[in-house]
Amino acid sequence: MLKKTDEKRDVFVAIADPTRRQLIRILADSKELPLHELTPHFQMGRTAVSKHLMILREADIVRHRKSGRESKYRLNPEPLQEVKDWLSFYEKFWKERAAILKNILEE
Amino acid sequence: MLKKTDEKRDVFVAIADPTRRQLIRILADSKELPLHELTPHFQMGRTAVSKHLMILREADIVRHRKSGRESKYRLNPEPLQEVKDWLSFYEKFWKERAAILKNILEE
DNA sequence: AATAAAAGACACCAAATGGTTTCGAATAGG
DNA sequence: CCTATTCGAAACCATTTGGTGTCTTTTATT
Repeated sequence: MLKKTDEKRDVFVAIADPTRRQLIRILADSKELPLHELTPHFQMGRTAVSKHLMILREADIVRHRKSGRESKYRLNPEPLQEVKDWLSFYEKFWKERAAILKNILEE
Repeated sequence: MLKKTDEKRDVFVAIADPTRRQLIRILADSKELPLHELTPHFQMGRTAVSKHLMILREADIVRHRKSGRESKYRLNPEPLQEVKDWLSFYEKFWKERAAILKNILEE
């Protein structure tokens, strides 16, 4: 299921899954969390959450640090910039459309 | 493979595929294109491209119109706003980080 | 009227995805 | 030292995904 850790995972694919977006959200609210504190937020088992975290790590959206027997995860938001850059190209299109619609409504 | 056309497709899933992002890009550059003009941009066959367009339609990123024997597709960028909204929450995180890094470098 | 072009519908397939359970290794604590 | 906790790795499984080829229908063109 997983690529080798050193292989880069597509950021767009990484954020496509709702579980992974929720993981990103939870990690945004706290500096660092071990796996066993992340797991109870979800219905699925620990291993499944761990796999989602691995996919986020492959996209470098999440960083990893071992501390004793715990494995702590933290958010690294930078790769999301790529999505933002991609979107910025299309922003002008929907803004144009919104402007046109606004003009029509004002007439 | 496909959901019923009236079922809403997740925008994040729709943009996760590179072929679909390229379709979005091509359609951004032209008002409207029939399937047989979109197909030669890709290595895959017509049916595959058609399916990708269907997924984009289910996410309402692409609109569809039949004109004679042609089937014309055009971009509808509005749903991308949802991605932008999602990103905007995390923007402050990477900007903070960038600022911290900048300060360190300036010392 | 006959033919060619365009596209949708469908059956099919291999590979990827998202989950599970089981096992073993490392660490913490009584 | 023994036991419990935490986690990763691996095998496994069902479903989804991304592609193919074939067939039919509709529409243009000659």
